[in-house]
Amino acid sequence: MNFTTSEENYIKSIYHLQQETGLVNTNSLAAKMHTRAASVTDMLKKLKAKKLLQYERYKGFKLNEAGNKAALGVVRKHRLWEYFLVKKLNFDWDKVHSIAEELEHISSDELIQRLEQFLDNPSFDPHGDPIPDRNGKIPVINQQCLSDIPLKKTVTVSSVSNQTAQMLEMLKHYKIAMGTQLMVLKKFAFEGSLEIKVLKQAACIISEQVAKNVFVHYDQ
Amino acid sequence: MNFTTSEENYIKSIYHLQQETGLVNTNSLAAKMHTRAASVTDMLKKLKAKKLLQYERYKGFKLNEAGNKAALGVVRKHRLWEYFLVKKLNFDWDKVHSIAEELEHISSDELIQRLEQFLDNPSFDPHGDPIPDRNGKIPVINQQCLSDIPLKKTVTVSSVSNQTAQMLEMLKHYKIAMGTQLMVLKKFAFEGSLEIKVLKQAACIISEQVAKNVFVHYDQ
DNA sequence: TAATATTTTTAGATTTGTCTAAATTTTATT
DNA sequence: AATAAAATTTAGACAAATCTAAAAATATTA
Repeated sequence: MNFTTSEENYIKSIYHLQQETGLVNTNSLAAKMHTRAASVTDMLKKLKAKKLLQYERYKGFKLNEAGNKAALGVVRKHRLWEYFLVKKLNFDWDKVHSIAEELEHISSDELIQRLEQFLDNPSFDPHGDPIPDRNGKIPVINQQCLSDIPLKKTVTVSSVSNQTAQMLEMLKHYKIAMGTQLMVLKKFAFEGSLEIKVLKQAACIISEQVAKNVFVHYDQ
Repeated sequence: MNFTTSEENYIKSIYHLQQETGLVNTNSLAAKMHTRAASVTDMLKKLKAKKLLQYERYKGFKLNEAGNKAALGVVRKHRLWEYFLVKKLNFDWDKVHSIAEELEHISSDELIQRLEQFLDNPSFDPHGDPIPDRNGKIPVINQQCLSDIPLKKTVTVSSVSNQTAQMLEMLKHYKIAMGTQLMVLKKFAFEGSLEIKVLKQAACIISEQVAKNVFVHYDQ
């Protein structure tokens, strides 16, 4: 089926919200989309009419099978374009989101297939988020929060949950990026900060807030 | 200034029409855009209000300085994306137009700057059409129609004016593409067909209609 | 030049996506 | 359980881009 840009944006936002909460409610979707609750209700009716949504008025809502498939298609396009922007056009990863928000609505399926191939079928975008394949299958990665990792185990950074410019600046300073290998040397009980050793760098200390937003997996 | 997708499409079409005719009229623009004359009139008023157009009702119209600048920006994006699609994603050149029609409306200037750099600053798109630079300057090429070229001069194919799938099929068969070197061996007065020799290929004969749509320049 | 044809514009409607304000339903609180 | 608060929906409006049908202006031709 074909969707308008607006429909795709709603579908994608519902998808992300229901990852966290299961059922989604009108106000939180309105907040996420920087619009008003009344506008959300209007769109919910359209999405229900297109059979993408389980929705009873006043009850909350979530995507059905078809809606999820549509959402994964948009997420896939978004993340492939982000990967392109960072890996081929050398954008900083905190600059690519808004551009990918536009590119994700380009409709050609063949374009995305070829783009994926051109990028060598990446599984994760520059923020470490998984890229669904053309069937909507999402690669899984056995990742844990850096703050939960035991001492002296070598791990690889696989994603960062806070993707703001401020966080990027911080991580850049520490020379931490996707794929960076590091080890936790010590945990300070006082305020939860961590001493870590990034491969080929001197040991340094990061705050608990930073550690809480960095996800890693064990090597091999 | 910022334009809607619809405004950009009108601006671009006016630009192309006035290349041929100077002043543009409502009906021809409506035909080009597959819309109705009344819709064109509506948009002309908007473009005039945005000071992009010289327009007096019932008199015909053309882009002014600002309008031309806007048009060249869209043409530039379209042709850079076409180049990307053909050269990086390996699309056939007759498949890229409609995708580039969407991509040309992505708004980021930095994206286009980086894309251009990534593509090594091409001057001509895969159809041989010139790509305006970021200031709207269009590279010129001293090209002539293949049917006007004297015998035994080596020339290089620089553009093709008929860009249909049928023409592509034809040219593929003859192994003619942008940049192909060839020579005219003989002209047949009977129906205007040409015997040509494509570099590294056996001599062959092409019809006058084909020759009329192929443009070339002398080497060096 | 008068009549006819063509082109262009206006008037008014429609669709999509949005909004505000008011009404309704659900949830929370005395 | 009654009332207050919060969440949600409805009603009605608006802007953008389009349309049809009719009117107005221009061009053609007999």
